[in-house]
Amino acid sequence: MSTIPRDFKPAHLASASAIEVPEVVIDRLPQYVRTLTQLLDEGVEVTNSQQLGAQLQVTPAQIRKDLSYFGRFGKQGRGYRVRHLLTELKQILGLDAQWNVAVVGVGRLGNAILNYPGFNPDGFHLVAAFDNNPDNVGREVGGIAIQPMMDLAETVSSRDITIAIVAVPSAHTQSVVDQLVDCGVRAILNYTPINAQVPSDVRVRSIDPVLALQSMTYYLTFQGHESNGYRSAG
Amino acid sequence: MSTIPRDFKPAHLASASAIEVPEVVIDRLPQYVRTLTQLLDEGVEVTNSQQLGAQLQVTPAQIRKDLSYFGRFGKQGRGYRVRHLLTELKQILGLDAQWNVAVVGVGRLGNAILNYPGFNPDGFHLVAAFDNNPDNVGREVGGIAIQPMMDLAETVSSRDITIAIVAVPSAHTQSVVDQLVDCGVRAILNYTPINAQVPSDVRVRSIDPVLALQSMTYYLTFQGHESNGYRSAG
DNA sequence: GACTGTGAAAAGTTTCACAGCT
DNA sequence: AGCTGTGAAACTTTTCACAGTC
Repeated sequence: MSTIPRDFKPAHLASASAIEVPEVVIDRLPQYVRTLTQLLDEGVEVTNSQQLGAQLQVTPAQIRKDLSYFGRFGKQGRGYRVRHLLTELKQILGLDAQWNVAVVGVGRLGNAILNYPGFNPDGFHLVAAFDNNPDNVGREVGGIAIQPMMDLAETVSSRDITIAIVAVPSAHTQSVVDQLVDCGVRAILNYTPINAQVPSDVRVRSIDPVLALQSMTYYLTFQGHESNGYRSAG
Repeated sequence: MSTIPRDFKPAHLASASAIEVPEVVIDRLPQYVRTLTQLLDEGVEVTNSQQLGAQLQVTPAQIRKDLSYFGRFGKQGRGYRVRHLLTELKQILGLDAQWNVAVVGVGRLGNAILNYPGFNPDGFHLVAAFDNNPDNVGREVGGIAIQPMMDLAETVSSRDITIAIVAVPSAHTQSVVDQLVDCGVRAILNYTPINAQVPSDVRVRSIDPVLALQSMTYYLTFQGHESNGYRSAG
């Protein structure tokens, strides 16, 4: 499931063996996918970097530059065919596949995640849930039976799980992440406020509302300053 | 509550009227705060950029450079006094104040947010909740009575609310954000997958697990490539 | 005429390396 | 001796501007 036949060929660089795409660019592609999906839903068939940029609050040049890392998807004088560009970007990101996801930790937060309807439409299938607490094991949440942590290795392998969502108490984060990595999980979405250490071939992204709030308060502190200034007392 | 007497004076630049601190730096400060808090809890009294960098997986030079935007907090040859640096950083970020926060949208997600115990210890007080649905209005969640949207302006003003968390259905995001901005809310934590437009003096941060997953799948797609490479078919 | 794709310039960010303080 | 604070260098990312194509 994680290996998909692919045939990317940026025409201008067809013989290079590996071109580095900046990580910031990869981080923006999902937003392009989302905007293109919205345009398609609205019946828009053709768009351009100007329009996409306006939607996403990004410069048109950046969109063109980002896309140029992967190929030439537009037509000069016309723009981009929405459906075509969307298909290409989804393929680049691996979103033409289904990804099986496990949730570890079924407390309040894990429960909310298992009931959240937003993952499936985007190709992420929550297929297993694990918890330590014997009171939870066996319960069914969002149509998934909670399993004991003991089953982790077996289930990750048999159900072809590549991605895990961690929603355990902070103190258990590193240990759970270690177990996931040992089982072969290669991407982790971490809902705990802990910086887990992983080998360099494993990806971690964190969902951390408190950090997000704490960086905004800086800008609220001196009222009336718009950009990030630093006012001296002098 | 959002105006706190302050007396920042980076000694080396005491007479400049506004020094721009890069936004990336501001985004890292809360992580420093978190790590310093952990060190303090462990009884560590003195640290240095080496140790902080190891914890945060950041270079020591970056930490020293980041801190240098705000002043000189360390002692050469010794390092940083944990408690002192923590106090300074919290003050810089405005975390020495209490921030009153409203939650808008009390569906499953809003419920989880209102019950999440992680905001309070960091000085973010959830003090009001709003919902459109008459079935919800009047219910109490996490000790807070849900109010109708009609009450928004009055309550934001009377309860000195500067920050809002938006957890409404996607279709309502922009309209809710507009209302919040009109009421004087200046920072918004957006849990919906919509790019809300706001005036430049209002801050928005998004919590978007699907985007996070979608950018990771890129790296899962070609197995065995560690950094972000782009494999050609040639 | 309109819009892409892209080298080159500009801007922003990180890292280096070392003077200077403790 | 050890570690900070910081200019300057190296590197990354964004923006510009225009040749080329539709």
